[in-house]
Amino acid sequence: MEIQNNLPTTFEPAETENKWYDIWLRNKSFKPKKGKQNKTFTIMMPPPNVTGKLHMGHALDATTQDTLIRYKRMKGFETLWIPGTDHAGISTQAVVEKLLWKEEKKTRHDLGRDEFLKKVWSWKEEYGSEIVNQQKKIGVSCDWDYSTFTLDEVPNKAVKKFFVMLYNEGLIYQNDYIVNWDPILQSAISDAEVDHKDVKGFFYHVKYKVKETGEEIVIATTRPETMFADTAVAVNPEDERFSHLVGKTAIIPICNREIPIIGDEHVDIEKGTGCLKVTPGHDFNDFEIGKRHNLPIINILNKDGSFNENAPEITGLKPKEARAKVEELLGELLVEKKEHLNSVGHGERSGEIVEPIVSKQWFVNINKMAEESVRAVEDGDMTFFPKGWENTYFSWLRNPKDWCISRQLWWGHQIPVYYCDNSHQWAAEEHPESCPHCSSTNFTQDPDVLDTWFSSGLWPLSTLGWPDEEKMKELRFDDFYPNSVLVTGFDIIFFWVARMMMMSQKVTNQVPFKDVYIHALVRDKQGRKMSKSLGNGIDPIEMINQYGADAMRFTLAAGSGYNRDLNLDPERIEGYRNFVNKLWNAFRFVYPFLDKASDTLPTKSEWHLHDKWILAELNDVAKKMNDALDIYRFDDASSAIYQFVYDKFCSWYIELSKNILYGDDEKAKVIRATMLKYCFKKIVTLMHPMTPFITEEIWSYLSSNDEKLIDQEYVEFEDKLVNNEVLEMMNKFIEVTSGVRNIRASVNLKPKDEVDVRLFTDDKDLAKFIYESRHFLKDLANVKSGKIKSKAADRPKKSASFATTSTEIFIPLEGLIDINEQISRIKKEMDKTQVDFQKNEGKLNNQNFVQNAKPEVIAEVKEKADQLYEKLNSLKLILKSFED
RNA sequence: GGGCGUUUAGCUCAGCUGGGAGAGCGCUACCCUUACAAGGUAGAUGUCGGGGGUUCGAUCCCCUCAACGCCCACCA
Repeated sequence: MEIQNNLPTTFEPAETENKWYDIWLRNKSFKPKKGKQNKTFTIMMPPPNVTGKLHMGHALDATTQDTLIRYKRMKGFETLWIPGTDHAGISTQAVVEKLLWKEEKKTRHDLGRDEFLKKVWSWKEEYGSEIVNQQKKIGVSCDWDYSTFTLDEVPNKAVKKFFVMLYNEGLIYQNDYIVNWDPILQSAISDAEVDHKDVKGFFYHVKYKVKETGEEIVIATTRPETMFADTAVAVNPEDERFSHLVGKTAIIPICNREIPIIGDEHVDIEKGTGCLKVTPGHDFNDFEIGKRHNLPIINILNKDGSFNENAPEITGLKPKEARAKVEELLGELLVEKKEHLNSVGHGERSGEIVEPIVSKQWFVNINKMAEESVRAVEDGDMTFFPKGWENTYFSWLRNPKDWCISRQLWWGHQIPVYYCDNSHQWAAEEHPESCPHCSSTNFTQDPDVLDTWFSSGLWPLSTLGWPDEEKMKELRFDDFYPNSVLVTGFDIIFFWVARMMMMSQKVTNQVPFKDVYIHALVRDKQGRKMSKSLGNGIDPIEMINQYGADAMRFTLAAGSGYNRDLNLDPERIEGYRNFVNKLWNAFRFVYPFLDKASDTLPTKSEWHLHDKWILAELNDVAKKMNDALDIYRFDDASSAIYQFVYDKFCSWYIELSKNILYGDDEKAKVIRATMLKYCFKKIVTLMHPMTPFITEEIWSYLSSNDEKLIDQEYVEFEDKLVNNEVLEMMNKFIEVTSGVRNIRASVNLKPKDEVDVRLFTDDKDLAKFIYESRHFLKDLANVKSGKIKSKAADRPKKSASFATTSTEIFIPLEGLIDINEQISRIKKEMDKTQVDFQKNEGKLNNQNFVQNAKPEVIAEVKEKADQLYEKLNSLKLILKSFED
């Protein structure tokens, strides 16, 4: 039979992907539509930085969310996926500053704030959409009309509204506080933005003189250069060596300033020398000690990290040079210098050592909000998947520290606080006309901007229009808030998840999302984090170009469950590309028969056993996939459909269909073609959330109208399709077929060599089915002829043989086979079966087992033992047949 | 120092409330069989990190040891 088939032998992703993405957009398929569930399903996309380039983490983010969105859309939820981008204060400003320097040799200060911000905006307009275009390549089905930028008008209103609200409640306050100062960014950064790294340094012992007694005490420090900012020496009041000194005065060497000696519990008697120099201006612990003892604060650092005139001997020097200078100046007063591994804070963005500096900053008191957010998870208002991540969340929120929200940058939401020339201070949502206290029109706005996370924290609200009432109506805040699920990585549970919870709860008294699915961190195949410096990053766009978006998506989905790492090897993408191609070729097989197929299933009485079987298997996959996707087990869903397509549909159902489709029975052909078409529709429907492009492409050949797969209903589990008898029968048939193939392989028969088989079974239904399937056996195992007899019958002599639990298989091949080889093969099989059998039989003979185990377990073991016993007997008979 | 997690076939990993040790990739042999060589058929591979305990029964629960990873805090 000549087959008309003009489909390419391999699936070509590039064209198909672009084509369908455009069609979906044109058809407005990504817009929310009322469905049969009469419920909404909302996800907001974690907004990537405008400066960003799409990396594998984004790709995973996008894939898992898109899979969920497409799944829920097909399930009949009114689905909204909100995209957006983040202004990313620090990194965007840095990118533009760098560019400005490169092109014009100017700094932002040369331009001034307004001019500089104009530059950043125009940069954003030009390059900010690159990452969005990359997202589209992945196939994200979000509603682009909802797209929001964190510096848009609405988020800006949200930020101001929230700020003013907390300011007026006294929860936002300004304070001199010791903060992490990044000398490169020249801004304060929050604790969470500091990475601690071990740095080789030294432990110094330095002599200070006691003024009153003339004694010398030795203090221990890792940073001698900060001695110019010392405002006390502290000892533990319980320390017998030094307690008599409390209340006396110490003299700092070099600058000879006098400072008090105080007693403080913080000092560890065991550590160092027991004497501690207290530098409240440049050390977090010392700052606390200073507060307890009302010590003055001296700042000896400039904004760029160099020393200022408060440390005259080292003014202008950077810490490293300063330390060398101080060592020199100390001379003999430096009594010891030991190597020491020190954990030093580094700016997450700049990589530079951060300096603790006391400065005026804005803080949010989060105590109360944190409590509420802890409670929400404890009460199950919000649930983490996997559950373990709630520990990370709790550990941070149960020990809340005030959040430093001011940043000394220009690019961002400017703090809505104003100062008038009569030193009044107030916060306002709208730019004021005059001071509300004294009506002065001479006022300035605080120059600082807010931490990026301050606006990100309000994302669930601002993306739906809050606080602008008209916008909220237009964007349907009430329908889509709270979100259904947040999908993100564990690295931003503190930064983002916790803050969205606190801020959203504060505003709405509701959690911002019901579930949080924390996906894995993508690493390279050796488990290393992908990083620029290692050069081990895998570019998702490159992977898409090479293997197709579907293959990449399926790989990421198959690797995503409740794991915390996803080690990605491009070879795996290649493997799943092969799978996508397999599906394509399966479709190429079906394609020429589509014109025979009907769109309605034949009546049940006309179903072949194969049909009942594949529908039962299909039903089983539908259940597995629905169950898995409902709880974010993308890995289970992927592996279920993968196994079905390869091991059930392609290997058996299609193979078994050839005999019918290439045969003469026209009616049977129509039925089989119809069944194949039906199955294919279900398969591409099931797979669509993971691999949208190829499935939509195949659907276009299967659908009789212009409807798109993206809008179809998902496949649900149906009770009436469960059919265990048929499953059992087919499994036995498959076992027998494989048995024949196994024998063929064992005697090195070529595929072309036909065989004559003798089957012995007492299962009458099976015997009947195999008899009816004799033509199929010819196709599947090149069986030319055969006989089926009961086990009471005589076995043929000197045959290659094999036994399944139901059937003995003999292939008479006298003269062609190596008897000894056959005997050893059977013996090996016997040994294996014997071990298995004894394991089960042993249990049954164990009184304790029989008395204690659950009845269904006992029944299972018994059945297993019976089957193995039968197989064992069959194998014995086969062996005997060689001896005769 | 506190917390979390990991350790299962050469590699990457799955194994739900204890009752058959699995998948993918890789590997071996044979095959370009008319959907697919990005394929097919058959096959090999594991003291489930070590030790102890609970149990009729432990990859799964408990204790302990070891290795590795991550997070937080701190290190004068």
